[in-house]
Amino acid sequence: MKSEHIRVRFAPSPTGPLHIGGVRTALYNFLFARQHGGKLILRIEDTDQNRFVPGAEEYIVNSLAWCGLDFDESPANGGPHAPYHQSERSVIYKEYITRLIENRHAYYAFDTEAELAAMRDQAKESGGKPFQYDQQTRKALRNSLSLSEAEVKSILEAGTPYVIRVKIPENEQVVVHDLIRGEVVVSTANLDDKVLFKSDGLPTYHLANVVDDYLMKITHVIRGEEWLPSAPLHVLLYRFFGWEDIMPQFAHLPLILKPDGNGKLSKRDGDRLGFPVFPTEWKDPVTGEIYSGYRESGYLPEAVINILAHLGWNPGTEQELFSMNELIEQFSLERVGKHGSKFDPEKAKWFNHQYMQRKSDAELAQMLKPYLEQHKLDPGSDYLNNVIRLVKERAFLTGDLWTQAWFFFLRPEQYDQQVYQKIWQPGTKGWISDFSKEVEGLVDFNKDSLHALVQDYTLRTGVKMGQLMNPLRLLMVGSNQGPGMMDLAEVLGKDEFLARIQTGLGKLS
RNA sequence: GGCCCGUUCGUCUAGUCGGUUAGGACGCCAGGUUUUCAUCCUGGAAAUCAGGGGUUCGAUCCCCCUACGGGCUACCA
Repeated sequence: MKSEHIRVRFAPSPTGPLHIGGVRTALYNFLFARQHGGKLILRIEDTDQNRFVPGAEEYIVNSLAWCGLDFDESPANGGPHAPYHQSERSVIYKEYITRLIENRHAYYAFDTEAELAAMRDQAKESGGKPFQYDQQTRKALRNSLSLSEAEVKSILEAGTPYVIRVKIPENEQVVVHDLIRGEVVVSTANLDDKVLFKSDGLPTYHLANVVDDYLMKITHVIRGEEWLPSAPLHVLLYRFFGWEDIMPQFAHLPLILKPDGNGKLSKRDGDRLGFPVFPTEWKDPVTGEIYSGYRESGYLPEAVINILAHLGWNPGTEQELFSMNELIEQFSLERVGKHGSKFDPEKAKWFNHQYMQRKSDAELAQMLKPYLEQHKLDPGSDYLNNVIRLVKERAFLTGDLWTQAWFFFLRPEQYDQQVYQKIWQPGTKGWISDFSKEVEGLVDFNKDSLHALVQDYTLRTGVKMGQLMNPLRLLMVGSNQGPGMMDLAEVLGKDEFLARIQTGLGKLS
């Protein structure tokens, strides 16, 4: 299955952070490239200077790196087809658009944006068909098809701003072969004369994309479904340039949808519904708004990869957990579904839990470190490992490591009132106090000896297990949570165990 | 509105020569373990395969129509 000439690209525009839909597209490209021993290219499509967002490109590169996706050719790594910023390739596009003009597959258009906007408004008000710049309407508009050669020449020489539009041929059926959807056929009667070259001297997506994919020898275009409607235009462009026989193969990926309601996932959905939409946190440089990220929310990159890989793709077996290597081995475009998938934040958490359980104690201890530092705590590594061992299975997100373990490092300052009301009885203080005196006499304090003592004590006094254990837990932890009481006590140690009883009994009566 | 794509449990999905008790996972419910809370284990409910027509001895699977959902419809990508 290795074919070294395979070349795919991920081509984001730096207009903001990349959300998980984009990450998934990058991932599928990555898997496809790696599986075939091909090359993965990162190309920055920054031809829209108006929408440029500072920091966005850096964000994209860094967040993909966090996910474990790396590129063979990119702005940072360079490569045989540099530059990889479209904004630095304007000379190239100029050359190719000129070719299209000469071949009469494109034409100059002089209509101003205001004029076109007026046409649209008018069409809207009249309630008829919406305005479209196409083979029907272009004859009545100001362009090099409707104007005489002399007129065009003088307008151009006067330095009048213009755009260049594609001249869509009449009555043809354009066939797009899609690896996921099969054949998609569209009549050119429904296509409009899209702008290929803007008045600012830069190309639009359609031209830049086709030219670059050709020059960069891209063999497969794997991109989001939102591009399917313009794929026929792209096929036409390959044809006009004479590249149709070496045109890349297309695969249009279904979209990731909102968990609730309808529509594709958007950047606002995450924080609205309480889950991240971005791989890493993003701070909007203009508004200062912060959008949460998977990394900061406590997800592991391998879990995020697994979640995205499995959303809309499966190998046809019942396997759900995949390492990156397994994904590279098993991935196939043929097994990507055709319909959009609602994102399920609950299942995402479950995936992360699975990956947390697979981490070593040392790795988990490392994740707990920032929290310890924040509280200026520096427990020994043995102690830390004991804690991790007791707490790891309760952790779904990395932050849970702290919320499930803080009481191993700090004494509770408050006691859950609801739990207190429920379990604290008139005799409790006396029992606990008596019991703690017996614990003081224990020579070997560990979970077995403590357990034996508890059993012995309850037998002798008639105090029920729960009447002893539940208050003890409240005193140790401040609530009704945490690992088994005996394990908890053993790790805390005799002195701390007794000290917590002491201070707790002072506060609770 | 137009064009294009899609439609199996609440959600993600398996089912790729038409004959299956339509399988799994998340979530949910119940029981067990943990004398706590989670985890974990076991079991359960959950899809008349969007609806209607065909083709066929037989359709989730093939064809058509309808409905619904989604995408696109910028000098944005």
